[in-house]
Amino acid sequence: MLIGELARRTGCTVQTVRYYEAEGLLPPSMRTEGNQRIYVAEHERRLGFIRHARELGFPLKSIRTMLSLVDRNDRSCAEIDHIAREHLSEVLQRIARLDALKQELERMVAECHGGQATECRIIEALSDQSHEHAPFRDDRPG
Amino acid sequence: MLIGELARRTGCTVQTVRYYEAEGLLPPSMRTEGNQRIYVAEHERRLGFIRHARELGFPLKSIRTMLSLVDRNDRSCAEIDHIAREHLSEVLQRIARLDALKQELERMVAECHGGQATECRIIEALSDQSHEHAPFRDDRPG
DNA sequence: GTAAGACCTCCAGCGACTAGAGCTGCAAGC
DNA sequence: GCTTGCAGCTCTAGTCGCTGGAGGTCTTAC
Repeated sequence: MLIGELARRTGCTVQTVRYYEAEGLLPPSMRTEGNQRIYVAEHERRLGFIRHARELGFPLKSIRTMLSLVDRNDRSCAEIDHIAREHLSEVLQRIARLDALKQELERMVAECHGGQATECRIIEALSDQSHEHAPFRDDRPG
Repeated sequence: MLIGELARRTGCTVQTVRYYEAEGLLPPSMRTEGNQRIYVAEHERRLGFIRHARELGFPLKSIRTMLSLVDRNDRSCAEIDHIAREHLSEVLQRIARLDALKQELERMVAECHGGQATECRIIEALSDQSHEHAPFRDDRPG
């Protein structure tokens, strides 16, 4: 299986596959005489794992850790469980933040009745200096 | 007011203020004879606007557009309203995605009862090749 | 005079790709 | 054998919104 086929099967791009290899998440593959990568089923499984984890929002760093635990055949899955729980709690926090944000945005657009930008309610809402200035850290990805 | 004071008042870092100036979101300030930036109330208002919009997750590109509309004293706020509505719909989509993700994560961690990594349910769930491979675009920020 | 702290510019790095330049490999049709 | 065209290759730079650091200058206090 060449890289294009693997990419098609796993639903990611050719560049991404090469990127994962360069990052050491996928082991280097064999090559044809013409230097093209050849993949086997094991690569597809591993890439499928990475892909699914990425879809769930795990950062590559966590995925790297999980893969190394699996590779080492670690005695317990406690660490994997920990990573998943941490990630879940981040997701919950993001949802909470986005919900607050959604409400503010909904309020803003609801109050806009058209008119001049100088008297736009959205601008006013955004200009409102009364909200607290918590040390702002936009720690997306969200 | 020097840059440190402005940063403190608006709740962002000194570097960020300079970054916004470099990006043209804040107009260049006057300088002291020793080349230090001097800010006035108008800068604080504008930076407050930018800050609040960022907290609501607007990308700098949108903020740039909104500021230019305000600067031009545009006849209508239709475009601003449009930007806000678009952003709201993105936020709603992100919330929906995060909710789905949350459920899958919750299922995963609930099924893990400890044991060897080789038979870890989380690993299994992540390895599951049965989920569809939609062309994956992780268009965070979320 | 000197020390501390805030300021200055410029550059590199983050994460997870993505896009593009400029090349080579490979299979099919002529 | 030759061409065409797609798929592959490497390498580099760009995305976004900052953040951190190096190495220097200004300002104020003692």
